[in-house]
Amino acid sequence: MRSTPHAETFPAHTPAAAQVFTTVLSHGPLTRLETGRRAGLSPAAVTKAVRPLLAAGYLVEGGGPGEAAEGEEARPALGRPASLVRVNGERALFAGVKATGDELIAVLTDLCCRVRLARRAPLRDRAPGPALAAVTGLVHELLAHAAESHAPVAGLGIAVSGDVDRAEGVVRYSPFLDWRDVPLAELAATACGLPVTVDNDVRALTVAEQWFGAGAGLSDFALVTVGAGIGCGLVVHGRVVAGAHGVAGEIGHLVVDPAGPPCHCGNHGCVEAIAGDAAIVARIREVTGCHVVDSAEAVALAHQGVPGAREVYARAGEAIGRGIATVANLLGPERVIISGEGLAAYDLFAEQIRQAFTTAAFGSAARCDVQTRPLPFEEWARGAAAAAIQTFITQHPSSGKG
Amino acid sequence: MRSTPHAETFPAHTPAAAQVFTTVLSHGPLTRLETGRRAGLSPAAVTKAVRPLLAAGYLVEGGGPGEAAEGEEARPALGRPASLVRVNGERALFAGVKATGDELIAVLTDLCCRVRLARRAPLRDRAPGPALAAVTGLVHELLAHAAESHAPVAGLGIAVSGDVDRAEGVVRYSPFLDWRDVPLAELAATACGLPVTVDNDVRALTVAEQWFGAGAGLSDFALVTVGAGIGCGLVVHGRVVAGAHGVAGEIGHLVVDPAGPPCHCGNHGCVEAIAGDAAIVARIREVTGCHVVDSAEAVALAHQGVPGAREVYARAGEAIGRGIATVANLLGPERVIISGEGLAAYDLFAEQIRQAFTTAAFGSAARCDVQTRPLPFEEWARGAAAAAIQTFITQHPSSGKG
DNA sequence: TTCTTTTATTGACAGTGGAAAATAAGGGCC
DNA sequence: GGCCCTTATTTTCCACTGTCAATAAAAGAA
Repeated sequence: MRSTPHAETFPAHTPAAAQVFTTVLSHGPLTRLETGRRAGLSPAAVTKAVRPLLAAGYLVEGGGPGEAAEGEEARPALGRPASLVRVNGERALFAGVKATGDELIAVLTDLCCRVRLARRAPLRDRAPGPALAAVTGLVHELLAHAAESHAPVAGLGIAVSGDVDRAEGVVRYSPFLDWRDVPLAELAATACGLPVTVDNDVRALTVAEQWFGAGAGLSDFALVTVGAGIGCGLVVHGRVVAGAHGVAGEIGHLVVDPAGPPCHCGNHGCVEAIAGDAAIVARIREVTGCHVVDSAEAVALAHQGVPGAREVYARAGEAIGRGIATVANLLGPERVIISGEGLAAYDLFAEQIRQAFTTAAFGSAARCDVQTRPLPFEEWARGAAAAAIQTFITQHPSSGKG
Repeated sequence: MRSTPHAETFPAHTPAAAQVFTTVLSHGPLTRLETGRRAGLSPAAVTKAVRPLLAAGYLVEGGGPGEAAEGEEARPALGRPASLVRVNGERALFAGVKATGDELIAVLTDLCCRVRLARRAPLRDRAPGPALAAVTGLVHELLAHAAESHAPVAGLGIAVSGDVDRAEGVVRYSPFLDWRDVPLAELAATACGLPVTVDNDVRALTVAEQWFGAGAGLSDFALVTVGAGIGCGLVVHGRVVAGAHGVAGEIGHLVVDPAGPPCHCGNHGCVEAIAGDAAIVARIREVTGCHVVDSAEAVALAHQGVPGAREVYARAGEAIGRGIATVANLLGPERVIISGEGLAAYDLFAEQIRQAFTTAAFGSAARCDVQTRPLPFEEWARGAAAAAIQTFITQHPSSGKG
């Protein structure tokens, strides 16, 4: 994070106000009373926190769509009717960009992190300068679109894989981009004229899940991404784990089978060396003799029932399941969310993941709830936007709570 | 934890006071200024927090032994000399008991968790009733000794392996004791007339390390215990990880080698099935043909250079190192502390642990500082006392910070 | 002695969030 | 319609925390 030009300010003067806002943000329309209960505050405190937020337009009264539709909580019909408070998504927009080694994906979201617009662009030159120019170009496209609405764009998030120091806004080391110590937040803030948050891609996705997804309200959960790499974001004690040295959640290089295939990290039988896209494709090529070039083809082959292909996926599923069980054994999260591009093949893994998990989870660690959810292509960029939203909300009051 | 008879009260009325006290407790004699810096408070706040603690005798002024001995911080010789504040260990005593399946170990410590007295007693009947009686007996021995000093005994901690709900003071399930849902804190409080804290043994040891040991001041570290079992306590974001289902840090059942020996947990090649005491002894018996019955003999054999024995330890070291690397990869702790009875054999596996760790740690996770420290036999009981001290200090103000 | 420098303390003060009481807003009931 | 009951929200104090800026204290140096 960096300070910035023409910043939109967020009137959460007190910790309680930020607390209230994030509670309403994560848990949809709520009554003030309920908000207080969830945030551990008195109703009076909620009223006081809500007022300036209403005045500034960040919150609005009256339930959103689907308010009375769900008859879930049969309205008490007795006593003064509650008035619902919800976040006004229209109030501000955010841009999120995910940079991979060869592509940029950008989204424009509202304050509720709903995607308004998504764009992709190839990244032809990954050196910091040209990459920054490409990001800036893409962001300007988003800004042009945003200008049509009345909502200001209040922040830009950039997600990059590797070792990222979010607090300083510096990319310490990103293997795919081949960057070292790039002060990306500062550069991008200058180039785009927006407050910029830079974070590791998996952590950003975890933030999105924690605030807007299946992790909402949980103080301990893990997010596992399956795709080109196998990643893992962890939330412990309500905060995303960053690791003392900037690295955490490296589930991809857990060794699952010392007798397994070699991995680029130098070991054998890492989860990624068995269940990463490249590993699966290579292995399927080897087993079936078919010349598959990407995972789509590999999945197709398995679905067609080509001999041996399913087994490759089964083995991958087992590796993933074991990795998840390891996380569960160590941290005892309430829930594990499996996501990622690799989920296209989920029907090929699911059974093995679940089984390997159940077998390897020790004792009540097995009670952990394992969920899957699809990962649209723009999800990584949405994670970046979520990080920007988080910065926007928590920046001004010196607090740092997630 | 349970409320209690004739409780000694601790005058930490405000969060800041508890913060100040624990800072001084963990970091030895400190000036008020320095205390404020570390605790993130203004000097004024420190002065105000310190006063009632001094008045009540929990803190005293003037450095302890070794005050000026260390010339570390060359005294400025200019300006008003700082006056050091430290915890008065004599002010209160605590009892700690560790219960294994066949033995009780008890210690009496002072407020700084220094062991005053240690006692062991066999546990002949592990049913809750008789075990409680045995604990009570042992505690009364400690109390008798404590009566000779003027310090009151302000709490009792009991450490038990398995699933323990510290907040409720209930042992949910302890395999070694074969207990289920025993409200131990309440029972022991009644029987001993002391406030009782019950916690999982590894977590208690972790607390001791966090406040009084090599983890002092670190917000992220792991403690690995090597012995009959292989355990792991985790501190993330400055708090001990408890897990949503009461289980966390189960490093002992990480599968290190699917082709390895069977484990009682049902899997093959768990760390514990390779590096636990029983596994090592069994394997050494198998390899050498010698009839060894305990780890002392096994260690002796390896030291004598009996063929094959060293290799068993080497393999154990590798398994442990891999387990530690897994923790480092997932959480990125600042430090890992290896401890345990198994350290008697440390020279036999040190090299392999270090090597396996370095090999399996991914990227900068390898920068994690791996330390070893001996574990005196009464250390587990001391952990229980540390838990009691923690309860004592943090109970009254409704906070729950570790 | 007086000055300088650093540490500790004091007292005024600005916010925070809580408790309790007051108020608002329905639906039923008579 | 008026009154009562219930629950939600708001108001009105108010206690309390920790900060700020000023001041005292405790040396050594000049």
